[in-house]
Amino acid sequence: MSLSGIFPINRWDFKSDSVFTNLPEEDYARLMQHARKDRYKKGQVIFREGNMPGGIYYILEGRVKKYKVDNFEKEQIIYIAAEGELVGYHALLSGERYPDAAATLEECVLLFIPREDFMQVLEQSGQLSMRLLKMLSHEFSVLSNSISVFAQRPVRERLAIALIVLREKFKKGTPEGEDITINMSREDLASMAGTTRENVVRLLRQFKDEQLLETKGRKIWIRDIRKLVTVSNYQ
Amino acid sequence: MSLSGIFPINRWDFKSDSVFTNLPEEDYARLMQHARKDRYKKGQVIFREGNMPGGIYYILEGRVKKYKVDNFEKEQIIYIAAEGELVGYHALLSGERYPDAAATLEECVLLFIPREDFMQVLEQSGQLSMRLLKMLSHEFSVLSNSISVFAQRPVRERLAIALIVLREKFKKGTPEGEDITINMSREDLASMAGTTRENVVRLLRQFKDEQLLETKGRKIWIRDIRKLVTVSNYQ
DNA sequence: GAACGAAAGTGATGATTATCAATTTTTGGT
DNA sequence: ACCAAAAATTGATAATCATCACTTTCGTTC
Repeated sequence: MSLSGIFPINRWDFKSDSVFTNLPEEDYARLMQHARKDRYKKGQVIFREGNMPGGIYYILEGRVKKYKVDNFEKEQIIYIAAEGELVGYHALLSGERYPDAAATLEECVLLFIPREDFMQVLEQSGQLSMRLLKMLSHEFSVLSNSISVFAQRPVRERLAIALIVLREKFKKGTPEGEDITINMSREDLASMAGTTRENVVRLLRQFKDEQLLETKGRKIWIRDIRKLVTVSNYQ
Repeated sequence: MSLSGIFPINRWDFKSDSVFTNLPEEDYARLMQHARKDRYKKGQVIFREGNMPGGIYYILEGRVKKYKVDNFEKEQIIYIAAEGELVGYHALLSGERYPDAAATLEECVLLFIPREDFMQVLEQSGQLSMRLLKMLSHEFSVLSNSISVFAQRPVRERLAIALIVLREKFKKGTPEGEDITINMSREDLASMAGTTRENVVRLLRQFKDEQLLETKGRKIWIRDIRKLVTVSNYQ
């Protein structure tokens, strides 16, 4: 079952259709000059809020959460980035410290590009800066949506939206035709929907009773995406 | 009483220290070539979500709200822009429709710069695109903050934050030394704090009883910004 | 495959917040 | 200054949500 036509997934996805593809040969070469490929373990922190950025990360494999931790230790997931997306470039561009933290949701392979190389290419390449402008302004619309939903909609709807978005995020790696498995802790689900672990559990039970999904352990399979979209009350 | 040291206001302000100041003469001239200065009445809509952008707006006078209306007609204010700030450029940059709407909070004077002129300068001027990148990535951090607060913090704290931010926004136009008057409908305050009008009223009463502020009609004067920061529980 | 720690799930309860139905006050236009 | 309409305010009530205390299940590791 496809989402197209029933849910505007692009409003929830940064979808940086790879900032680096088809860059001028020279720019690309310079970016990759000192790039370093690293393997990250599940749950490993990539960077923390408040640190100075040393470069940017490009996701080659796996999924990454971007999140903020408030002064009550509560974690809020801002965005889930997947294969092909850039992470950690906002701080470089704004010249500020990291505004949020990033950690892997599973084993990941990341490409690290040092600050100097990235900034140098940026200053020379009109292409790259135009793409980043496009990407950032799209991201703005995604975050605006989130604000509106978090501020105005009840938890049940927010969790429904989170599940719809996650289903897309977990598509990659699932063989065509097979069911998409959402594999994420209840804790992370809660901090994505902006609620508590217990509430997520209770709502998932409701959704199960309404035959919208099935669960086994932490794993979730969406069974009726259309009804879930209805529950989300979004658009 | 200054905020510096007690509240990180820059995390709530786009503060585009005028994107246009000190641009190369030629770029500036081209931007202004067909620019049009218009007066807007209080409450007038500048653009609506979903429309195609025709250009960008630069605020010469007054304050503007950027907001989203969900499919239950509920309005959520994403940001309050003041004198010297740009409005409506995200859609131009992303090549999409307006992701949100904008309306004046009071009588305003706006400078409209047509799409073509803006895009042309953007493609030629490394300066302008670098400044926009910086601005957009800072905006990202502001919106991330909002998400975290809306998703995790109770209404009382959210309203406290809104009031602190508004006090800064309404600084301009207040003679030095005089008290800053926040002048905004309860309805707008509610959609800024992500709650209902009635709740705003009740919380304002609490704040009055706690001698944090005074009100008269719709007008609000913060009397104890330090305590209000404490109430906000932010940082 | 037993055993332990971590994560998921449940239930009771109280706090927070929205909704509805009023009344009172303010504001803008004459 | 007066009037009507709009906005602000209040109170009662119900819905939503967080918290706490606990049990059960899962998933490693030996």
